[in-house]
Amino acid sequence: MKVFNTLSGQKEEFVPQGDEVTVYVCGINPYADAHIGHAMSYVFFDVVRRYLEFRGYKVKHVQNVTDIEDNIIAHANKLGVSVPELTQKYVERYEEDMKALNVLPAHGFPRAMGAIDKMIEIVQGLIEKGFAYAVSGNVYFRVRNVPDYGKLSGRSLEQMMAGARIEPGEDKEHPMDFLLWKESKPDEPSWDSPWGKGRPGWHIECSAMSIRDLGEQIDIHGGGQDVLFPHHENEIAQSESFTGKKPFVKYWLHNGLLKMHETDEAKMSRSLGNLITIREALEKYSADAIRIFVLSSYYRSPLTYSEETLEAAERGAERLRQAASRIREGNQGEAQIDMAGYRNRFIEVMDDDFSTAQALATLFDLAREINRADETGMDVSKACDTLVELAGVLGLTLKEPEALIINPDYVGKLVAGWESVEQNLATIQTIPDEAIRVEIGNVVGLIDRNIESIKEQLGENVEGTLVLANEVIKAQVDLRTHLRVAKQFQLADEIRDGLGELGITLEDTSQGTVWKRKR
RNA sequence: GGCGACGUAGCCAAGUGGUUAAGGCGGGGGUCUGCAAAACCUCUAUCGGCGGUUCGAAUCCGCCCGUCGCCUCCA
Repeated sequence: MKVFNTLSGQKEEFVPQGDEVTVYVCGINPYADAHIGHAMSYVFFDVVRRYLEFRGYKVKHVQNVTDIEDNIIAHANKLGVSVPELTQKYVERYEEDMKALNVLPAHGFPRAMGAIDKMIEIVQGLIEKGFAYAVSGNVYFRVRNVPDYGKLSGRSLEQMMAGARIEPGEDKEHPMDFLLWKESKPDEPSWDSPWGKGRPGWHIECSAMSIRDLGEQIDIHGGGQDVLFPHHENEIAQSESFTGKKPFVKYWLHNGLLKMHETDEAKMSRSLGNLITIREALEKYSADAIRIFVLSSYYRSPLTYSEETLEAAERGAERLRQAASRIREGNQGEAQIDMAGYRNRFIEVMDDDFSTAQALATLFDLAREINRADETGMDVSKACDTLVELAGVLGLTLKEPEALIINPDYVGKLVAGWESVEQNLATIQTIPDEAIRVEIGNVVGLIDRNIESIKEQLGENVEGTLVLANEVIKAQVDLRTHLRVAKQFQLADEIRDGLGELGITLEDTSQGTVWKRKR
């Protein structure tokens, strides 16, 4: 397989250095909820990992948590909580978000605060080798001693100096020298070091944890394009200078950045920070939809968030789910679908620098063929298995969204919807077939009793309300079936419309009526 | 100012020298259905503009127009 390596600027054959592929992905600074941009990066690297494993590699995936830096301290102070309190909260919320997005947890989530010793060791080593110098309580990296500084971001020191945005630090030897260790202010978290009380600089934590947990030379280091410079550039400089080994990282992978499209949501988010958190997105869209949104374009290209595009992704997710949940036994023999062909095509495109867009296209083509075969009554179970398996490599579950979300508003609609239908039920007295009339009467009675129970325990017994609501929906579907048999289409349609108000769609299939919750 | 991307149908987006220019969403027509929904069939682009290279370019080169990212904490 081939991967695009930022370091060389081209696609290269992927050859890991050892038996185990070592992967380090730049993680979060936990002082706020993760947003869709984070989702984009972590979903992509999750696919990288899943695909490597699918291809038979053993993978060791480490993702750091930078739990000490300026922003975190600032936020903690503002909120009046301690730094660990703040970071712990957002680490936990991040874990929940990733679980909801079906992102596999890394094998390790080392925290910067837990790697101070290693950082001090590296800084000290760099000083000894002449790559760093201390000025009062600060330690700087000496950029000029690294001839190939700038190789990752494709710029030279001269070019960078030509930029107008560099301000020479007071005590730096060179304007591009960067901080390895920072003298702390009195009220900040600090650690004892050979240079006095201080805390880590901005890039050293990743070098320390990568070297400590994965070794001096690793296979893949990932992150967003926004951390390419200076963060990753500096990581290379300090790591290679410290270990004396090149390359620090064999393949650098950088995903494009997410842009916020404001026109759709202009009313909603007028503030400048037009961020949408993962939580907010998950309220509106399924994890599969969000993943499809991310994976439907090349990972190195920028992506624009818009409601319209997410809606489209959701419809696409539904299409795949529909195919994956086909009735699996047919009576016309097994479907003749070239599964190996689809699998090979999937591998071929994914092998080409994770072309997830084409991988998805493969799944959609397979889905169509499954539907087609299913309609002719053939057994499509094996093809469904293949679809689910390959979708799984992209981290898609193809499971129906949770049945119901119960809140007072929802229950209110359910009750109101039923009451409005019930008002018109008098017409059933005109149904000639007595058996049907009796049947309908029974179902109506059942619904009435459940509705009463729901009203009684509303707000007290959430679980129980959920069960009853499901019963009511099922019974209404049942009632509608009877009404259709009795040709009472107007009433039947009223029930369907009422359920539609609740976000429930009915499908009349040859196997009976099924209902689905649409997001 | 420096470095680097991108511009393909109504929208999202693959493709990077020769294929009928993937796929998704949307839209039109049709099949199925009491009507729907779902599904299936079918239609829906000549690739920002202008030149050039080539037997042949969306794909290579040049210029122009337009959009964007990084250079500062940021996935």
